[in-house]
Amino acid sequence: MGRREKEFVREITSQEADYSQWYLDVVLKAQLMDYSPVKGCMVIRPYGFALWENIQQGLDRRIKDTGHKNAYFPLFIPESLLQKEAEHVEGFAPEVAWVTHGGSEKLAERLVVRPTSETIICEMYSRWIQSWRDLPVLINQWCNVVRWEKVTRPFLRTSEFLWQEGHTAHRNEEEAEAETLLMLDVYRDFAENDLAVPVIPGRKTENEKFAGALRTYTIEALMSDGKALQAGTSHNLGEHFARVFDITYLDKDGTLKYVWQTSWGASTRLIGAVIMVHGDDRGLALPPKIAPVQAVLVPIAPKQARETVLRRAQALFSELKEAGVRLELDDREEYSAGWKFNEWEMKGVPLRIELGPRDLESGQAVLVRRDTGEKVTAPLAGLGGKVAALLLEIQANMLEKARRFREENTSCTDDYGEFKRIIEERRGLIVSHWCGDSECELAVKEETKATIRCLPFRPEGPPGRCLRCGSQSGTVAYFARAY
RNA sequence: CGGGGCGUAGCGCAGUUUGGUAGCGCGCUUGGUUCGGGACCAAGAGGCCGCAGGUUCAAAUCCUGUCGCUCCGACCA
Repeated sequence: MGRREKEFVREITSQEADYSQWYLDVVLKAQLMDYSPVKGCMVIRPYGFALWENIQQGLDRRIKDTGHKNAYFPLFIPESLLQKEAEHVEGFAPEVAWVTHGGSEKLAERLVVRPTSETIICEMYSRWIQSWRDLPVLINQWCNVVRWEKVTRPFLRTSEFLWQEGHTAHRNEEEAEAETLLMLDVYRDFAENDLAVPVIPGRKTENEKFAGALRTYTIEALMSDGKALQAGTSHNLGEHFARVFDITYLDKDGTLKYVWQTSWGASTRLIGAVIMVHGDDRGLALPPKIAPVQAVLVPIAPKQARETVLRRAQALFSELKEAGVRLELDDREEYSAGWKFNEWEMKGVPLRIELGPRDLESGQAVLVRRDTGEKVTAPLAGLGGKVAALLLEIQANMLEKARRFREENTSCTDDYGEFKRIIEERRGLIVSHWCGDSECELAVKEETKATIRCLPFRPEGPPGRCLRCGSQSGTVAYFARAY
C-alpha cells in the first residue's frame, strides 16, 4: 500500500503492524460495538446489531426449514439442575455467574445465570416426553448466555454473548446422529453462502468436545492472521443427559427407553469471523447477504449543480430501494465526497454508487466495489439490475477469495520439525496424521500451542505416521493455533 | 489466574524523571466559502488528569491500594 493510500486509513492500525489492534480498531471505529461499564461485556451498537439481525435471519430460516421451532427457556437455572450431569458441571462450573439474592432476601437455592441451557431444557423434556409419538422434539432458542471469562475480546469471547441453541430429542442413536450432522451442515451452508466464510467441518477430539457430549462436531474457519476459529458446534449428547434427567419414552415395542439428544449453537462470534476473514487495512468488508447497508449512494454535488444532482439521487435512491437493495443515501452536506468514500469503506459496505454532474450528463453512475476496489460505470437506466448482479458477484468473489486464502495457508506434513516451523512462521491450517492418542495431542499443544481443530469427515490421501509419535495412522487431523 | 504495557477533553497524544495556574492535533459548536478519494477561513465550547486513601504549604506528577482496557501465557462459543 502506498503512502497516499495509508493516509486514508490513518484511523486503523494496519494488520501487519498489529493484528489484534487492527481488530479492535475495526470493531470500534466501524461502530459495531463499544465497551460497557461491565467488565467483559460489550454494547452491540446499531450497525453491529443490524449485522447480527441479518445473521439471525439467515440462520433462523434454515433452522425452521429443517423442521425446528423456536421457544424460550428461563435465564436462571437452579443450582441442583446444573449439578446433575457430572461432566457438564465440571466443564461449566468455573465460569458461571451466580444469583444468591432476590432483593435483600437470600435465596434458599442459588441460581446460575445460564451458560448454556441443556439442563433446564432437559428438565422440561422429561415432563413433555412420554411416548415415541412425542419424538422427535426439535426446539431452538435465541438468547443470551453468560460465561464468566477471564480474558475477553469483542465478539470473539465476551462474558455475555448472544446465540441460538438448538436442543432436540430422538428415539435412537441413528436419528440423533443424523440430526447432529444435519445441523452441522446447516452451519456450513450458512457460513459459506451467507457469510462467505469457507469452513472445514469435522469432529472434535475427546479433549476438545463439549462438556457432557458423546461426540462434538464443528465447523472451523481460518482467519487472515493464520489462526483458526471455531464458528459453530453441533453435539450428539447420547443418552448422558436423558439418564440423569430421566427423559424416557415408551417405544413401539412396549419398552421404556432413554431419548438420544443433540444440541447445537452458533453465536455472535460469527461476527468476529466475518471481520477477520474479509477485513483489510481499510477496515471492514461485509458480504452483501449480511451487510446492513449493501450499497451507499453518494451524490457529488458542487454548488452549481446541487439541486439537480440531489433530485436525481433521490429518485435513484427510491428506485433502487424498490428493487430490494438495502441502500443508504449519504447526502450529508458537512462531509466531502472523499471523506464519505473512506468512511463507508471502513464500514464495509460492499458497493458504492457515485452520482455527480458529469454522470448526469452522460446518463450513468459510477459503481465501486469494496472487495476489489474496481470502478465501473453503468447506465442509469436499469441500474437496479446491474447493482443486484454486482452484489451477487461480490458475494461469490468474497467466498472465492477466502477459499483461496485458506488453500494457500493449508499445509500437509507428518514431519514434526516442519510442523513446528510452519506454526511459528506461517501459521495457517496443517493437515497431519495423528495416532488418535490423547497424549500426542496434548504434547503437540504443549510444544507448539497448536490444537486439533477437527478430524475431517473425508480424510484425504494415504495412511502415514503420527506427527508426534510416528506410529502408523490412517487418521488425519487439522491442526492450528486457535482463538 | 500469573507476567508486561496503558488510563490526562469525544479520539490520538504531550506534560510525570526534577511537585508550583492543564496543553497540542483531530473531532465538536457557530458563521462563511467548499464538494469526482479524509476541503478551507474565522470565532468558540469542552477536564474531579480512572477511582480511593496517604505524604506535602502545594499532587496529573511522589507513596499505597483499587478498578478498567490491552498484550503474552494456563481455561473456554
